[in-house]
Amino acid sequence: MGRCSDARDRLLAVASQLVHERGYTAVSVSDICKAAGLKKGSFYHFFRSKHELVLATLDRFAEHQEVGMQQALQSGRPVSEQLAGMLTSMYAGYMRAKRNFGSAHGCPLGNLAQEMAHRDTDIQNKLATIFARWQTQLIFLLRRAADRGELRVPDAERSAEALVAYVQGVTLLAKTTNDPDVFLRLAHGMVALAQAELPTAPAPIDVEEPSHSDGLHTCQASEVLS
Amino acid sequence: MGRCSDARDRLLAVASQLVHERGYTAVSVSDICKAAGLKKGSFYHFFRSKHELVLATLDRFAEHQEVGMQQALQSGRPVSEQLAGMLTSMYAGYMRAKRNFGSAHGCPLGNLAQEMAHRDTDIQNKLATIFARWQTQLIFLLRRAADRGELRVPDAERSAEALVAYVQGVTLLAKTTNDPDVFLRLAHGMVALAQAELPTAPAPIDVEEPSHSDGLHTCQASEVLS
DNA sequence: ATCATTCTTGTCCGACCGGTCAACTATAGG
DNA sequence: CCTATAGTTGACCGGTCGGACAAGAATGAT
Repeated sequence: MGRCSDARDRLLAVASQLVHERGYTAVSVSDICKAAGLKKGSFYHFFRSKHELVLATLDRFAEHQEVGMQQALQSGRPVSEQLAGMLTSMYAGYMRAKRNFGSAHGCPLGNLAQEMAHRDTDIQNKLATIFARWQTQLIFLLRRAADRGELRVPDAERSAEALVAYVQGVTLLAKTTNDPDVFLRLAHGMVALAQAELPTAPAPIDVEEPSHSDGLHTCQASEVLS
Repeated sequence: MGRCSDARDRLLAVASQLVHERGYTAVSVSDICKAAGLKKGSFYHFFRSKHELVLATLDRFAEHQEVGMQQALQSGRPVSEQLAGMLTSMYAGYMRAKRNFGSAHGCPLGNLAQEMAHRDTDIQNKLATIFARWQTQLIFLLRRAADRGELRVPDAERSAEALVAYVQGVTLLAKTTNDPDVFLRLAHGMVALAQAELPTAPAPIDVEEPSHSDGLHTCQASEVLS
C-alpha cells in the first residue's frame, strides 16, 4: 500500500558511483540527493544516515560480485591465464573508465578500505567479508589448477590471500602513477604468487629489536615523522 | 629578524599524524590548529592552504625516507631476508602502533594515494615520485642479489615494481582484516615476486572482447553497479 | 470512495568548513 | 633603544555539512 518508488535504488546506485569517485568523506548527502534527483527529506526516509547507505551499497556490491564469481569459476580456461586475466581485464576496465568518465578511480572496495577501515568497524567488517569470499573462490581455483597439474601450488590459502593483496596493490600503483600499463607489466606476478614457495625456515617470526629499522619500509611511520 | 617560532614544524608534524589517522578530507584546518596549539590565522601565515600543507608533509616524508633507505642498502644481510623483513618489520610497527595508539592506520602514503591520487594531481605526482624512488632502491637491491647469486632475478625492474605494489596490498589487507599476522603469512610472497618468471608468450596484450567479464575482478565496477 | 500508508517536499537547525583580515605582540639586527 | 619584520590573535565571511520535521501528494488495499 502507499506509493512505491525506485528512489531507494537510485540512491544506492548514485551513492556507490559518487563514493567510488570521490571517497566517503568527500561526498555529501546533498550531493547524493542532487544526483539522484530528490530532496534530502526523501533520503532520510529510506536511510537513517549516510553511514547506513554506504553499508547498503556494500551489500549490493557483494551480491553482484557473488554472481560474477560463480560464472568465472565455470570458465574452462587455463588457470594461469585466468589469473593474469584478472589484471589484464582490469587494464581494459581502466581504459574504458578513462574513456567514458575521463579518469579511473581504482577499486571501489580498496578505496573504501583504505579510507574507512580504521575508522568504521561496520564498514571494515563488511569489506573484510567480501575480501574473504574473494579469497575463498581463489582457493577453489588454485586447488583445481593443482589437481589438474596445471600449477604447483604449495599453499593455496596463502597464495589466495597474497593474490587478493597483490591485485589491490597493483590497482593502487596504477592509479597513483596514472599508468594502466602497470596492470600488464605486473600480470605475471599473479602466477608467481600462486606458485610461491614457503620459506624453508617455518617463518621469521622474530619481532626483532624494534629500532634497528630496515628503512626501506618506514611505512608505518607516524613515528618517523617526529 | 622578527620572531622565530617552531610553529611551522609543529604544523607539519601534527598534520601528517592527523591525515594519516583520519584522511585528508576528514581532517579540518581547525583540527590541525587545535592539535598544534595555535589559531587559524597562524596557520595561514605559514601555508597558503591545506592542500599546500599536505604537499609539504610529503616532502618531509620523502626526506626521511631517503635517509632510511640509504642505511638499509648498506646492511649486509641476505636479500631474501631483507625482503621478507620489510613485511615482518611492518608487523612489528603495526603491533607497536596498536599498543601505543589503539589501532594501526596502514601506510600513510597508501592511504593518501587511495584517497587523493585521482582528485589532486599535485599529490598524485608527489606520491608517484616517492614510489618510484622506492622502486629504484629495490632495483639496486635485487641486482646486487642477482650478481651475488643469491637470487634468480629475471627482471629486476618489474620485480621491484611488483614488490612496491605487493607491500601496499598486504598493508591494506592487514588493515582491512585488522589482522597483523597477514604480514607474517605473506612475507614469503616477496621472494616469489623477486624471482618471478616472465611469461613465455611476451604478454597477453589482447584487450579482449570487453563484456565477457571474468567476474573475479569486477573491481573497476562502477559499471557493474547499474 | 476512503483511508492508511508510503513517498516527497521545503524549510529550518546548529555546527563546522576553508579561508580572510586588521590589529596586536614579541623579537632579532642595527 | 628602536624599528622592521615575523609571528599571533580573535572576530568574521559565505557556504556547506549531516540531520530533523511538519505538512502535503500520490498510491494501494479495502
